[in-house]
Amino acid sequence: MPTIRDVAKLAGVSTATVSHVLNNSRTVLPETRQQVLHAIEQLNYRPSAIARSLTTNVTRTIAVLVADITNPFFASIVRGIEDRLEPHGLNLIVCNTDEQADREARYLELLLARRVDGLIIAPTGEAQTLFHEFASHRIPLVFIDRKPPHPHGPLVAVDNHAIGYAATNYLLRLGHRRIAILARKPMLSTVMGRLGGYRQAFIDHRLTVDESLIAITEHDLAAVANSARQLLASNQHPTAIIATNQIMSLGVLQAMQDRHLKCPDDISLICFDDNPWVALFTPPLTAVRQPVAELCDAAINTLQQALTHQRSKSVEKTILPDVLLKAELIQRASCKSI
Amino acid sequence: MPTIRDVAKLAGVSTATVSHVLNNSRTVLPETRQQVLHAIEQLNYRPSAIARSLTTNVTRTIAVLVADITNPFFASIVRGIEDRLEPHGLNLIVCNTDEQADREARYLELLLARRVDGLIIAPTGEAQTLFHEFASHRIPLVFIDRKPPHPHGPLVAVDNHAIGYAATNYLLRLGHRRIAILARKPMLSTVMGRLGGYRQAFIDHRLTVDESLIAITEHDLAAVANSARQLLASNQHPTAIIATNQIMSLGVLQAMQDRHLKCPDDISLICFDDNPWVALFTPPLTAVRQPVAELCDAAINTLQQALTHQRSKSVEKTILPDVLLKAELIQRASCKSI
DNA sequence: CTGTTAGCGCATTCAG
DNA sequence: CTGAATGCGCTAACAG
Repeated sequence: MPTIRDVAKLAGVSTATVSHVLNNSRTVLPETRQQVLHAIEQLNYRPSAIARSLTTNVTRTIAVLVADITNPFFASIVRGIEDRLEPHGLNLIVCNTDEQADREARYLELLLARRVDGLIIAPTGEAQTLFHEFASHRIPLVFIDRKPPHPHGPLVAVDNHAIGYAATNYLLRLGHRRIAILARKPMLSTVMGRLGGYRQAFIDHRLTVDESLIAITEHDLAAVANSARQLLASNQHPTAIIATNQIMSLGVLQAMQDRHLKCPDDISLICFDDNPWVALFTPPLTAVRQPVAELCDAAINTLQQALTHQRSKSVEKTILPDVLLKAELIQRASCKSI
Repeated sequence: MPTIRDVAKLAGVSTATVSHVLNNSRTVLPETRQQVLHAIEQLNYRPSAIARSLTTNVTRTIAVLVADITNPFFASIVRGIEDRLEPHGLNLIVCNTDEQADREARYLELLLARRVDGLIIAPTGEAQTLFHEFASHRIPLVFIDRKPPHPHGPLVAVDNHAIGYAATNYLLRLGHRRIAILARKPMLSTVMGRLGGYRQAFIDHRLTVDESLIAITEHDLAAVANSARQLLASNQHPTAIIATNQIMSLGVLQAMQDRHLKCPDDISLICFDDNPWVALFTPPLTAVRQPVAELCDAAINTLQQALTHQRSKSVEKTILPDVLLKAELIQRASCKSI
């Protein structure tokens, strides 16, 4: 590949001049500019982003780490972020942590070596000492959806407590009392919020929650389905279920299919998250919709703030505020009153 | 961030030695190695991938371009590729082309500047002169799922003709005659294959295809639903539909929901592609499953071949063979015989 | 077994 | 308005 020197030689100017027409960084005589441009075209020259990064200390790439890009919720987030980065000519490195802290750590290490400009991450939730490393090198970290034990950056997420409350309250008002809820690791910030809302709703209705209806399961379809089958098998089985993420939703649906239980006659169901298939079910499923576009906007926005702030070299670390958005309960036909 | 020189100084050795313990590239006295390692740890040193790339001319990053990461089929592909790259410490740049040739072009330009080591791409299908640029710089290009007009690299995909034939034939054998098929741009290699198989099946049954049942629509849910509604509204409406991708499937389902048509009593349906939701529908939907894991294996495999071949500096360009895998028709309950 | 040095491709002083 | 020279952090000869 041709280098800036080849261009300079062909155009009969110095490399400095080429660099400056490339970056519009100082005034160049229109005539010489043309010569440079012509040489560039002729050689099919493309500046090396690598070399540029080495000198400028800026890579123009940001990374996004998610648990599973196969989950439509995260896929939408990745897509949303990507959409907002492309116009700026920024590149996106996508990392799938698969909910494994060690894989997350390996990626963080890799991204540190790559000198990415910033990070948007839905963390596994395990403590991660490497986050500190980013912070100390002043590489902006924005947490999305979830928050680790010791966050070194702002969180952009939905008010999980509120939506957990809303979903439970909705079911409670429909007359349900035995409401099961399926979730993963209770330490996860999302789960804590949703479960907290669930509990609060019972409290506000002056009811006690039946702990046996809070099912904590592995993040694995078969395991969830199993768990759901057990729930449904008990003679005092729940009349409603809240599935707190896609895997949970699929697992419940699977279990219901196996047991030939129908929605909403046999059981009422609320799914996290909304996606195109959910609305086309018979019956259309009541679901929680998270405002993905807004989440992405907020994430990019706070990331950009952090970046500009960092560049201003002010030594004081300004703590950027968390952003909490509202999720929405889309009422369709999978819940009935009893 | 500390540099290799800081490490060398602290360890009391030359940068060369540090580099060599880092890369195991020559024998180092265990003692000095320990000193170096210790210095590295103490400084929290991380080699700059940027600087390394500049000298070695290798970035250890590959890019994947897809139309829409929100489509579970592409999401699985991205995930599959990512999974297979991570163990090698390779980074993945993900690009969403959104089926737009210009966006594709902008990305190709960006990736060229980034000096990525290789590319796996599901092209928009428009002619793209930039592909040639990759080829001429000997940057391996592997096409996945689809093929552009002038491919500059091997294709890894499913035998679309065969699966189009299989789906149509299945319906034909069930007694259907008015079989509609929904697809995007007929120039797309996937569509050409699937449509070709569809036609061939009719021919083999000594039937003529009703061209009005081949619906070409935009890649947009509303447009597809519209198209499907029209199909369903005609008094001679089809008894079966083949939806050739996720959007088409959603559109048909949407239209059927709007018209209160039931599957399979009112109409039989075959969906591309399979995904967890499809099997949980009532009734479970018959669908075409593409072997995503195998596609990813093949893509990575041929990419790696190209990479090693390229490094062997042999001037002759070996043309790597296309890989054609078999898709599978998963018979569930959305088709009935008439 | 280890050190010195040149250079990868660019941006950026500092002179002119 | 332009050019020469320096250095970003690292690897790779080449010496020793």
